[in-house]
Amino acid sequence: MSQSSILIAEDEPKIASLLSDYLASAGHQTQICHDGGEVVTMFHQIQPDLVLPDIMLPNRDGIEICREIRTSSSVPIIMVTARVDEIDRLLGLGVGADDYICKPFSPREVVARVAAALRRQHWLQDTPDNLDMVIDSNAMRAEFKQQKLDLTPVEFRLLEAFVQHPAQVFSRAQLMDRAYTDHRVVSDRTIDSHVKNLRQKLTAVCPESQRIQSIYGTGYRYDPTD
Amino acid sequence: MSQSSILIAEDEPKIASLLSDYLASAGHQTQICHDGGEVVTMFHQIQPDLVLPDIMLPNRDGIEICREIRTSSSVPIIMVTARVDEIDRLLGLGVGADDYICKPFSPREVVARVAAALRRQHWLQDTPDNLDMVIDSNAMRAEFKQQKLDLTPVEFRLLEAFVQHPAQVFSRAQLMDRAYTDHRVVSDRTIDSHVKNLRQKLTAVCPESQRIQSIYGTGYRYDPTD
DNA sequence: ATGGCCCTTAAATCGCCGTTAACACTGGTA
DNA sequence: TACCAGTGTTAACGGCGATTTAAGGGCCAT
Repeated sequence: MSQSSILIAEDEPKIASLLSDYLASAGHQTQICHDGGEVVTMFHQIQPDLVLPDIMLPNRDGIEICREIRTSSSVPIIMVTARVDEIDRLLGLGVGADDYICKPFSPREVVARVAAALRRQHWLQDTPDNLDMVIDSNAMRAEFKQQKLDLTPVEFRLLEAFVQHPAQVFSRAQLMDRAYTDHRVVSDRTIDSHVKNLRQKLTAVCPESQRIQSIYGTGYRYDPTD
Repeated sequence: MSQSSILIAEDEPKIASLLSDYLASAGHQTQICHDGGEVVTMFHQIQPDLVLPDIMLPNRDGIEICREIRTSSSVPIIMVTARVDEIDRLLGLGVGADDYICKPFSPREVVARVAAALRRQHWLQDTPDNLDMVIDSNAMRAEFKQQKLDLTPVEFRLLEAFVQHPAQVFSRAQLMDRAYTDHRVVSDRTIDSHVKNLRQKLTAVCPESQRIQSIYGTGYRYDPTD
């Protein structure tokens, strides 16, 4: 786990330094951003391991920030809110945050939740290994361990879905949705068939890799660490 | 956190629907039980996230109910009482309730206390002690002391049920409900069998851990501290 | 027409699940 | 204490649904 860098988006100086202190004493590096309008820019600059935005921020609120970050990153986000009942509202809105902390918070609570979020993230995080799979959606090209993959359109979209959601289990129906832009329904065996061909092309590049795994009775999963 | 299910044990219809309305408008699912003798049975059936019993109930009073539930579950319990001075008596008796609400109550008070109790519970389940068992439902994967567990679907859902309700005693029938999405009925020995296999995989990671415990004549329990 | 891609079929294989039955243990009773 | 009926544990195994795979036909674009 070691030292993680955490971006705190909080305009109230007291709260900000409180959070910063808690996390620093737990061994994390922290960075504070006081202005909602700058958070996303800052996020791209420092690429933190976790973002901790307050809901209420000047210029741009935490919800927008969360949504914006989610369009390009699956970094863990823990929202800070002043009121418990706001959490329910946020859950309803489908903001993509990983967790919520409610003021007033205790040091242990903050550190524990951050640690939990980082741990959850850890096993699906982009390890160096994961960088060996490059997906270029515009060009419909994929590269595995510096080798170009010659994929058919269906195969490409399947791989794309897998790589964009590492470790997530997909049912065959979900994979259909991803593989076809129209709402076509095919046999489950068809998906199996494409998965087989995709596997073949991956093992042609790296025989010992078993990235696409079958989950009995459920579907398939892409594991970047395998 | 999301939507919590709450079991209200209250015989006066007016009070019951009042409570139900408050909590429903705060985004909770509620279930009302008018008869004290049925509360415990109902509790085991619906497995609510919180119980709200009135002290005075026909057939079985709230104190007995609280004690009975506490023998098998650490679910948050908030007692409703008609008189303030009764709270002191209850505290002296060592009833295991988490909080007390006194009639006449305001909507805000009820919702706030329920939210607080749920929050405390949620936090307890996220304590660092509990973090050595990580359940990732999306990935259908579990990690125990930093080691990936290779579980079958049934085993995974069993472990998921256990971890989500630490220290709670599950009957085999309840475990069936959790392990299968359909309403299939299997032999009790089948559950034992899966529990055995699950235990085996846990002790393979940590031989001295005995997290899944048998409760003679009743069922199984997961104890995160063992 | 040819080649590539997609979808299906069907056969082979795999491995999960539920049960069984023998054995070990528990807790109450005499 | 000794017993025993009820309960939990476990290994083993058959069934069968799930997965894998090769093969082939339809379709479209070249």
